[in-house]
Amino acid sequence: MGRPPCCDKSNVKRGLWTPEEDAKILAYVSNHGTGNWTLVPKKAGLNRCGKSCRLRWTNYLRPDLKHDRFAPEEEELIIKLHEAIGSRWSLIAKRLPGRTDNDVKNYWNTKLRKKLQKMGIDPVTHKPFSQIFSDFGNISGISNTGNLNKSSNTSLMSEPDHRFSSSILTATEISCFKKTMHEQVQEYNPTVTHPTSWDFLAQFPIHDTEKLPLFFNEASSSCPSSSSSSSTSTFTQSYYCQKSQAPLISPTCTFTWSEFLLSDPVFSTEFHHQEERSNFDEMLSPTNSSAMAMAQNDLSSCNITSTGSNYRSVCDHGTVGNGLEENNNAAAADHAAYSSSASSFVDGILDKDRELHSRFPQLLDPSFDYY
DNA sequence: AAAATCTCCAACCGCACCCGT
DNA sequence: CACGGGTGCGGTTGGAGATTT
Repeated sequence: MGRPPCCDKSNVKRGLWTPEEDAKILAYVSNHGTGNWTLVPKKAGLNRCGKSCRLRWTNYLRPDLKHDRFAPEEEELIIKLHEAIGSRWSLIAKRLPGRTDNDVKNYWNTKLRKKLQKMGIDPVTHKPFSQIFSDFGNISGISNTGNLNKSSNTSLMSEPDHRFSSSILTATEISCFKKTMHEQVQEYNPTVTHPTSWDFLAQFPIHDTEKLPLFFNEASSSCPSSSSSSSTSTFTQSYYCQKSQAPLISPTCTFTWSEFLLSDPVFSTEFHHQEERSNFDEMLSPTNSSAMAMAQNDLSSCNITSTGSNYRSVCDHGTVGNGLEENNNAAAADHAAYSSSASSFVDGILDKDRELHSRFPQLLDPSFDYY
């Protein structure tokens, strides 16, 4: 038995607020202050749910709210805080005077998420997609050195990988991922009707960096298990942790924003002051005190030094995403076998597939429906 | 010019937590 | 301790306006 509704929804007005209704709320609050919102509609002469009145006040009518566009500095802060604490919009909004959690959430969903995607960065995990792909190649300790004959009927996509389902990903996550991959491949190339192996990746040019990010981002964002408010989804998190053989479900990752951004030549030249770098690392490192303290405690207790202008310089430069394949060095050196070129990426995938094929020939059953 | 599609954001929903009784 | 009302929060939706076809 669920909680009873806060009001009789059939008898209260819903939808957009009129100026007259706004005026009534404002008049009521100016006389009585906020609080006990369930009584506000009656006392203010409104045919609205009290909850709706509270929302209207907190998200729109409060006099301290800003209604103008987000400044670049605010944008930077949102991105950094989102990386540190995830979609804790209320905590993020507390760092942005005049902004509500709803404002921040909407701005993230409509602008910032897409911006990161265009830069080649997964907005869920704030990691470069190239790393995600390379880490996927390393999933569950698969060797990078395949020495097998080519096969056109290999099997990674043909049957649930027991290693996935038993230790890293749930069957639902795998199914969701595969389905998403299939849908997006078809969107890119409708002639691909039913890919049964990783070989299908070779059917389209991998160098199209506009398309690549979609795979993992959509897979992570569309899976039920990945829609939680945690800072990283279990789905994607598992991939990253495989890289360093860390505990399977653990936020421990070797990647940091500063490493990634420093790998960009333009950014690195602007970001050479040690003090700034130190502050930036502290702000961004998920293992460090400031960010994690925010996740655990009230954000207001944290002292974050924003060095966001450096970050903005990268965003505005616009080369991080498209230039990723060329510019990765220190941060992604161990991923070079996959990310250095399109062909090596595809070859890497195929190698993994072939190796898996040889290890688990029973996965070849073509009748298996991987949905 | 009209229809279709996309973008954006205000508002809603349901759950969880807090706190007084 | 249990219960219930108030509130906070994150995810989702609906629709107005903008843009594209």
